[in-house]
Amino acid sequence: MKKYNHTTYAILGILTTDCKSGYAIKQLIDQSLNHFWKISYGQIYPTLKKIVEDGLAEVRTAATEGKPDRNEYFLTPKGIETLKRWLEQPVEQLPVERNEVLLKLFFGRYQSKQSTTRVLEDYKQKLEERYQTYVNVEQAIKSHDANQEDAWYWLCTLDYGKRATLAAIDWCTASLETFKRKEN
Amino acid sequence: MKKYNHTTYAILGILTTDCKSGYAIKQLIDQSLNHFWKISYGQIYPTLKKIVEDGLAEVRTAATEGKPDRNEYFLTPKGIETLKRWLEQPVEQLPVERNEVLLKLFFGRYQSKQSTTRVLEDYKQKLEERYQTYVNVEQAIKSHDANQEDAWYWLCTLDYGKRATLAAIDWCTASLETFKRKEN
DNA sequence: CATGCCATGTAAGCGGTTACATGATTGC
DNA sequence: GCAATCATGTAACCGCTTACATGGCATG
Repeated sequence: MKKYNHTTYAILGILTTDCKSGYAIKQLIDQSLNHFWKISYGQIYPTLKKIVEDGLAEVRTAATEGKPDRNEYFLTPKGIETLKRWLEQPVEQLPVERNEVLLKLFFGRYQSKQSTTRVLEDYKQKLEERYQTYVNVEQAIKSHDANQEDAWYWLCTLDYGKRATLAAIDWCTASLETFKRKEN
Repeated sequence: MKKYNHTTYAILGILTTDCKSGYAIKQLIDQSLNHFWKISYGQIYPTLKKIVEDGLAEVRTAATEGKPDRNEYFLTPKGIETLKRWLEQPVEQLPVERNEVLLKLFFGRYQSKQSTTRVLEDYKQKLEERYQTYVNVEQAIKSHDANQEDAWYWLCTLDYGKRATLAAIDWCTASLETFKRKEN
């Protein structure tokens, strides 16, 4: 069985939904997965091409009224099999997420206290903004989402984002506090 | 002022410490920054070359007894200035950290419950192992570190790792719980 | 004399972004 | 006629990993 990159599996996964074209895939990711995934057209179209070449999906050109034609992709049994195999497989190893702020803090020894404080406070503020957008999205889903089944998965991934962001905010608060106390 | 990538700034930062060679830089990152940064020789040596070309550092070949010669790099005033400017600058925007588990969960709608549960449990276990290594490192630092100043920064970045990991573990627990309840 | 650590480097290739090119349709 | 949205695609480039190549020195 051939191995593919995460982007390919993400696209295969999306092709199980109503989103069948490159443009629609981009929209779905930007709107629904944007807090833990992103993608560019420069990846999407070549990947779709490859998916068809490998017999994981088939293209059909759909003519819609009032809009340009779109190429719609449909998973083949082989494509579904490939996706399923990946879904069942546990994650190999936890990735190291690079953190620019931690890096700056680490070298902050050789920098002024105000400067380090400013960077941390700015980071905290950005995290708080992100948290707020998560809360807003959550409210929007909870209040008007018809599809209960979809809503659960949505809220679950959103919950991850909220928890992770909150933990980072708490860390900022605590670090700023002890950093202030620390005499230089 | 020219812009550099994060790797370049990371190396400039390390060159302010006692680590002055490519090999030593790799060691420091693997040992001390491994929970939020990583690097390969394939980046280090070409980047060091570029750093010298741009006048941010100078090389001197140091002969040590009992070991092969090593090229040691020393920051120039221009290099120090470049580093400082970066350190002062707040992070532009929070990166989207791609999460394979969330992706799998999101497409889990079309997968068996056992399969999704297994992936989540495996993820949780890996997170717990990571947490434990953080705790162990923390203990090691607290018990025998002579340099108080260094220890604070060390523990601070480690604290971030602990909080982030713990938040992810909690999310796993909660998700597994509600997922179990959820009838299909 | 083999293993392991110290040390430096390069080349191929992957994954991804950005910028660009093209063009249809809709609504102001 | 112009802007916005829908829609597909490519080329250049960046960042990074992996695999490979080379060789000194030390120890058992």
